[in-house]
Amino acid sequence: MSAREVKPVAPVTPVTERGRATRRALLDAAEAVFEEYTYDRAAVSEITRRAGVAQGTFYVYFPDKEAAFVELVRDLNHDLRRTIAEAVEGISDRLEMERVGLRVFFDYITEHRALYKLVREAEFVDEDVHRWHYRTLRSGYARGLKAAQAEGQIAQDVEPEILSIVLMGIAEFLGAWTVMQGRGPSDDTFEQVMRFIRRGMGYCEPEDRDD
Amino acid sequence: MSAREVKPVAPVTPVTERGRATRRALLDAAEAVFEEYTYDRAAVSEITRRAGVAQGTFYVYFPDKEAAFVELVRDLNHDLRRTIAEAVEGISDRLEMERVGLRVFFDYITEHRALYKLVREAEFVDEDVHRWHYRTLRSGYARGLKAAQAEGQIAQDVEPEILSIVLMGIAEFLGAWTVMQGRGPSDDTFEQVMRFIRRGMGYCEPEDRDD
DNA sequence: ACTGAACCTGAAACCTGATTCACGTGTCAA
DNA sequence: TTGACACGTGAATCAGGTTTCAGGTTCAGT
Repeated sequence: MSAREVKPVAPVTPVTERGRATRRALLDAAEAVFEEYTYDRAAVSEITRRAGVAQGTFYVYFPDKEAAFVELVRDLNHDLRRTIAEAVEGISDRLEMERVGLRVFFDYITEHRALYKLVREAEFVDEDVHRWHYRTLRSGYARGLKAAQAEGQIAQDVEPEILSIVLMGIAEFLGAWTVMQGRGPSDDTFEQVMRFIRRGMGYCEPEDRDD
Repeated sequence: MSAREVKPVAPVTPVTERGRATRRALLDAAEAVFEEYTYDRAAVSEITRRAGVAQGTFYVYFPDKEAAFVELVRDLNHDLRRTIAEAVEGISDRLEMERVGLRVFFDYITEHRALYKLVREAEFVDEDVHRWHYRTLRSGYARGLKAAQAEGQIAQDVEPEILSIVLMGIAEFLGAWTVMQGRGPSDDTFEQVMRFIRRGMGYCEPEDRDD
């Protein structure tokens, strides 16, 4: 590599059990603090206080405050995608897949409501990770929709890329809206939304398909 | 007046033409600076520099930085609602109304892309104004949808409150997504989305209605 | 020209918080 | 016991920022 700066590799990756525990404590504390305050108002000193370590220790494991924030978002992304993928595993009917996927998504953000706020805030902290989050979610989504179209399960007059944006928009907004109030969407609300989605996708009942 | 402090009324509302011009210059500068930086990283000193006044002048017209931010969001909200309302004025067919409303919305946020970012950031600056923004947009939207349902123009199996959330979710997300790239949605993308919405709403052609 | 209300000024008081760094401490294998 | 490495410390540094305030300036009206 030339004179060009090499992104200083993720600071010290702990080698011992003790180090891993400290890093973990720091990350957990950071999660709590970032949830409670906004990024700019979250103090590193508060994070280290809760983790029970000295301020300097934070910089042993993270190059700066932003790095910890970004790592939390990336972790959330992986966790969310894994959770949905597992729940949807084995389902072949697209509508059922949407139903389960949406339900799990709502449960997830209701459960981690504060954490999910970080994803939205990422737009103002680190645009790259914000874009990355939605890009990764969407690409998997679009892939599944494309397959469903190929099988004639849903209408083909809307490209999977666009369909995925529309469906994510519904999920995100409804999720943010209902979580903002107290709980996530009620079963009744959920059913109504599914009705809209079913029609919008042009879902075709199994017995009516000819593939 | 007693010893009890009186919330210093909305700082001086300019009385003279000169004062109004200064306040205007400050607000315009604030808009530019908030767009360029994030709320916390936007400096009042930079705002006053661009407005061509001394730092202290800012506090003659605004109690603090947040007040200017909130005012910009409120102004945007009014402007957006007015713009859409005018464009939709006189249209009686609900699908056409959705089409025009959506188009105008996209044009608006494409035109004011940076400004619209403030609305999203409001979630982390002043939650009240953030909620207020979406609440006002949604209540008008739901009212219109309810009327359309009463006329049998669209399906009635999804409550207008929920329908409005779903539709706003689509608009917001698609808008954010496409504006994030370069331009707003292409005509082709727009048509595909309208196809989804048309089906999802359960739009009923005029000749098939029986009200 | 004079006056008072409305405006404006910008230096300074006051805060806050991220990040650094020279120096301990814990642990374990030799 | 000791050397060496990984880990941990927290006071000090540094770089801002917001907001205040005591005192000018402008200008319409008299």
